[in-house]
Amino acid sequence: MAHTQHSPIDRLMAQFCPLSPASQAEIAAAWRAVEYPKGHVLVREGQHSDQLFFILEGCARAYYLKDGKDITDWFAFEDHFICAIVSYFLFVPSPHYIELLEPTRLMVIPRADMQTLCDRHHDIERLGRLSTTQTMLQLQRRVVSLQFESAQQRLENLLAVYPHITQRVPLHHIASFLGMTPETLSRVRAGKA
Amino acid sequence: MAHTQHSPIDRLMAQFCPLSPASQAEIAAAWRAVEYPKGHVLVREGQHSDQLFFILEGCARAYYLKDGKDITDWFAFEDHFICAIVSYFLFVPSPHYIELLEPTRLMVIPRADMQTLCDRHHDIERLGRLSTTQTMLQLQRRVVSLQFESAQQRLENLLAVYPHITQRVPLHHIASFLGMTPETLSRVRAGKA
DNA sequence: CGCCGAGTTGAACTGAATCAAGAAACGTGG
DNA sequence: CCACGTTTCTTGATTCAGTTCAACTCGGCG
Repeated sequence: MAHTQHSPIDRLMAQFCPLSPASQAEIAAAWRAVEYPKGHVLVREGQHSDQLFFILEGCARAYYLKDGKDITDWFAFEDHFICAIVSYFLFVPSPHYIELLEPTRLMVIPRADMQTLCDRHHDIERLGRLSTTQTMLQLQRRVVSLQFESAQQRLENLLAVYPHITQRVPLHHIASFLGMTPETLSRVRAGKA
Repeated sequence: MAHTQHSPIDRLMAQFCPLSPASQAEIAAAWRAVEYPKGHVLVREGQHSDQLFFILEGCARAYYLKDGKDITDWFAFEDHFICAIVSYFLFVPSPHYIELLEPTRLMVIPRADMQTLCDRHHDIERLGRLSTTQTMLQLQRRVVSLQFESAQQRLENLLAVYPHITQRVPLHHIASFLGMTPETLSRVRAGKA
């Protein structure tokens, strides 16, 4: 396995920025490890979710229902955070579900504890800023993609960033993430665009 | 005028979070006020832009050229930051132009100075985190809108957040921001959707 | 086996883009 | 203050990318 030689904290720092020993210790004490099977639902629509998840192994997706249709809004893989973004940051009921797409090991920390860590340690606040920046940039790229690119271009963009995503995630989830129907994704993949 | 009674620093803190007197003083010393006429170009495609702008009065848009077409990627109004997002955060040449849509007064600070302020003051780092979070949430809403909403719904969403935008910004810029042609926007507005 | 969800394929339909004129608003210089 | 050119916005006709609806295939698994 790729990640077993480093601790969760090391992997967090490798992704974002170094942390003082004190900060490392407090994070280690504040979050807890959990593990769930494929298909487990971390968050449901309507819940107030104040949990922030960091994925160690496995993957998850955030989705919502629009007119009964399941629309994937976000994928998260190893070494990345995921949360019910609207509920976590705006303190309102979540429009999103979060579901595991593989058996997954994660670290979980409640928002209030994360807030306390940010208050107490400048370097943790920085880590929060940098991870938020990373997400912001990913969203910006997606906006550009959805604004005026063809279905084919959107797929190519995604595959450039996640070449193996089709091996880990069912195609109909990828389709809605890309703002197209499963039928269109199938045709684009077949090259009959 | 709406904002003349408060200092730029007060308006920054009102938008995001309070700052210590020391932080306030250092920000005040680090940024500088500038003023430009309508149509002035702050950033051009291909430039390395490391400037962060905070708008006091007026508005700006970020746009890029795709196959020769002008596509608006972002609007910014009073009390908000704008920068050439890709260049500023990833240290690469900017794909974006930034242009003023009205005579505009702004504060400008170079990235390196902002970084120094973030290093020296925990509360400024926090302000950075919070403003980035705000932008991230706006982008997330736009993704949802572009993913599976009709041209009509996208316009309604925008007008819900910026009811007066049509009085300040030419419609063809709003159209490309919403991922549609000016003709479609015109028809949607006329209710002949 | 036989079911069931995932993916593909086909045919018909549709929302929005494109192409092409015009009309209205704007601002600049005389 | 008006004339003129430019930009902005609208309207109409046509085209097209992608959706919808429906049928069919395939692989996994009870």
